[in-house]
Amino acid sequence: MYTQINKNISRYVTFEPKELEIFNSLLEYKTVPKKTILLHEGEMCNFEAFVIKGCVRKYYIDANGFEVILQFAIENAWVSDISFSIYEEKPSRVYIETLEDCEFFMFSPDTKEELFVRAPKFERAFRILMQRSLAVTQDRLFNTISKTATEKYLEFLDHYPTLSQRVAQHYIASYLGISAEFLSKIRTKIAKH
Amino acid sequence: MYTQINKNISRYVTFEPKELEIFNSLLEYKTVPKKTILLHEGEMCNFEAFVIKGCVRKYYIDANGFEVILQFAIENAWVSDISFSIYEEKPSRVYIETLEDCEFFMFSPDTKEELFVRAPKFERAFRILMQRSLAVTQDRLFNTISKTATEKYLEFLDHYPTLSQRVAQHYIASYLGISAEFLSKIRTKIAKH
DNA sequence: TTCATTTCTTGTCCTAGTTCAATGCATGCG
DNA sequence: CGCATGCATTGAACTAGGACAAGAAATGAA
Repeated sequence: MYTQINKNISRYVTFEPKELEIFNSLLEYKTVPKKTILLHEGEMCNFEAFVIKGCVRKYYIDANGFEVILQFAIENAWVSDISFSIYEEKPSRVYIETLEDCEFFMFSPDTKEELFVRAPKFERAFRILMQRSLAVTQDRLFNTISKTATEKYLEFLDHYPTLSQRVAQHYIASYLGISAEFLSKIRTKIAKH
Repeated sequence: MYTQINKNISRYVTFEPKELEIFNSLLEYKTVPKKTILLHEGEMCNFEAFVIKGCVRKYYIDANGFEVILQFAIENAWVSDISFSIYEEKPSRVYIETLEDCEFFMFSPDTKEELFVRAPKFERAFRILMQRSLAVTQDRLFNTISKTATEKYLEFLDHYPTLSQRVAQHYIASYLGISAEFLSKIRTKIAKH
């Protein structure tokens, strides 16, 4: 049960079995049905979730009521609005919603602190995870600014080959920052290459 | 001399004087003239720099040869391509260039490791700094996708009031993801409100 | 001071992507 | 099973912003 998450957290830092035991003992296993909103705008985000199974989206709602998807998280990904809310005590501006029935391992900020006290090496592992998220987000920003819609879509397919089967098209459009109609037109154009 | 950086690093974590001493003893002070490229695409980024004075930009060059500015760093900001290169051992895809004569405190990856060994609490401080960068980048991504060019520019002025005096307009355009000409048109429209 | 280089502005034309329908297609649910 | 709601597709009209070009203004080096 813990193999997946232990492999994930050990990717850049090597842990002793004892440390992983502490880690695992602090995780809370949770199943959540699809279309459940785990975090609403204005709430404090009091969890960090590791996706064991399923798919979630994290999104903003803009001034005109349009959703902008920041992240899809599938198996072996982490999702949270850690960036703002946990350390700043500011309410979140994002929503986090399950798109499929999900299984998670969850952390509260307090148990995370406990983990860092009892096994300080995890501080390092989470710092590196954070760096990787930053790298991914920077790359996405670059793509969003510098590529055409078609290029962005092709790159998306390349980067997340399974996701296009799993989530509705208009979610992908929202992730790419284009309208659902235009994505549909791109797809028909690609299809008749 | 160390007041600025010590204040910055102590923002979310409280340090003992002794810890700050270790920190300061590991920093390398450097002055760099304007228009110096600190990091070229394809190089390994072997530094993290804290800006004491001056202004730098960090940018990609896209497939058509256009520059896309990811970050301006001014006084009290950190700049590096830490996200990819240091832990992944991958060459960088970005350039980092001074726009003004600059003073920095610099770290190499090795001295950073030494710092973490000698004063592990810094691991935490850098994790939180990383989280904040991620938050800023996510916000920027959201703005880039969901706002008009005029909104983005006004928000930029609001967010970085001094920067528009300090850097060339076409750099701001590149940061906002719009053409320099269009930014100029936006400015004249705003001027005659 | 002068010349050169870079930066900013303005105008015209153009295109990638949007908006707003309308229609057909899935699907989930009672 | 039938119905309703959401989803994808397509088309037509529109627009935000880009590309190009040419001139004006600012900066800087000698």
